[in-house]
Amino acid sequence: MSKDSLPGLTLCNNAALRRAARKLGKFYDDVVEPSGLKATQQGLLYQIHIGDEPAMGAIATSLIMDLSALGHTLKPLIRDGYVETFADPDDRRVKRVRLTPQGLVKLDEAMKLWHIAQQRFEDVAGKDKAERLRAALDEIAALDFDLPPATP
Amino acid sequence: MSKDSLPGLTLCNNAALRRAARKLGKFYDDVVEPSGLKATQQGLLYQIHIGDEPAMGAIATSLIMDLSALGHTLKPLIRDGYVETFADPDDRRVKRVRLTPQGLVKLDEAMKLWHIAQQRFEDVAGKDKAERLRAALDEIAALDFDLPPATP
DNA sequence: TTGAATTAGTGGCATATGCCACTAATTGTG
DNA sequence: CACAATTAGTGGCATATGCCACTAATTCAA
Repeated sequence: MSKDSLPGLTLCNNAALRRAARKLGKFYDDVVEPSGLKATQQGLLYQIHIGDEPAMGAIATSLIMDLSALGHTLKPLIRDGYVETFADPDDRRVKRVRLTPQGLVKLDEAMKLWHIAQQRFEDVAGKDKAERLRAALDEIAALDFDLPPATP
Repeated sequence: MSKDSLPGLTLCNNAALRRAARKLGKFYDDVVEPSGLKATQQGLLYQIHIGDEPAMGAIATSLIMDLSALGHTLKPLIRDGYVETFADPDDRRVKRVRLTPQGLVKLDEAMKLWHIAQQRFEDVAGKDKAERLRAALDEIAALDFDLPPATP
């Protein structure tokens, strides 16, 4: 047996979440790697794909990520020709995003690999457990931590 | 109501995990911010603190993070004088890590804030739910995704 | 209509993480 | 003992994310 300090038992919710994210992230990354995409990129392409030429702000909101972070993350995908953007004709502040034809092909390729990772995860962790986990994570994502402003 | 595309329902375990991590990370970061540390840094200082002058490799293993990533993450903390390293006298390949006196003070300060975040999270999410969540996350962190090498 | 306030993105800077190639120190072995 | 194999870190490069200041486009109000 290895000397893994403590058997697990992380007390901090945030630390436990990040730790698990590193672990699972590496697993999905490894499986999706043959496509040349990181799991995050595959996820982002997918998000763009299921949206109707979504605006950047809409994507950022869905993914609960900073708008500028989304912009940065998009860059390599644009550089590699998988994604393109265009100004919304009705509101030129808004920039919409869509997959290029190559992006669609690449997404298909990556999704096949993603299915493998997803399937294997559910085999190892258990399908119900995975489902409950996702539900719990979605709940967290939906929580409102704001202190009630003393109801004026 | 806002136009939040789908009500949640993330299908990818990894994507759901990252999304929740962004959300919770921002919350902990915001609460811990007055200390000048990010929640990840507070967590790292804590990990170092509870260890007995842990070697970098040991910390990386505990946190399930890449050794080089740990090295990078440590740099700002060393630069700011919260952490120092020294070669293990018995094996000079090994670099051990410990808090400086200022690091200890800073950790105390950050832990007070962390408690607030932790408490508030558990108030909002529910104590049992939080506990079950951490357990589930620790389980994920402990999973073994390797395909059995055909037992030679 | 015009100027203030708001909204959507960008670019720069900083941390978080991972991979790879490379170096130093140890260990194992003939 | 000398050399191959292994182990622990480092440094460079790339993506992931967030904050802030700033610009452009819109909306709102006097």
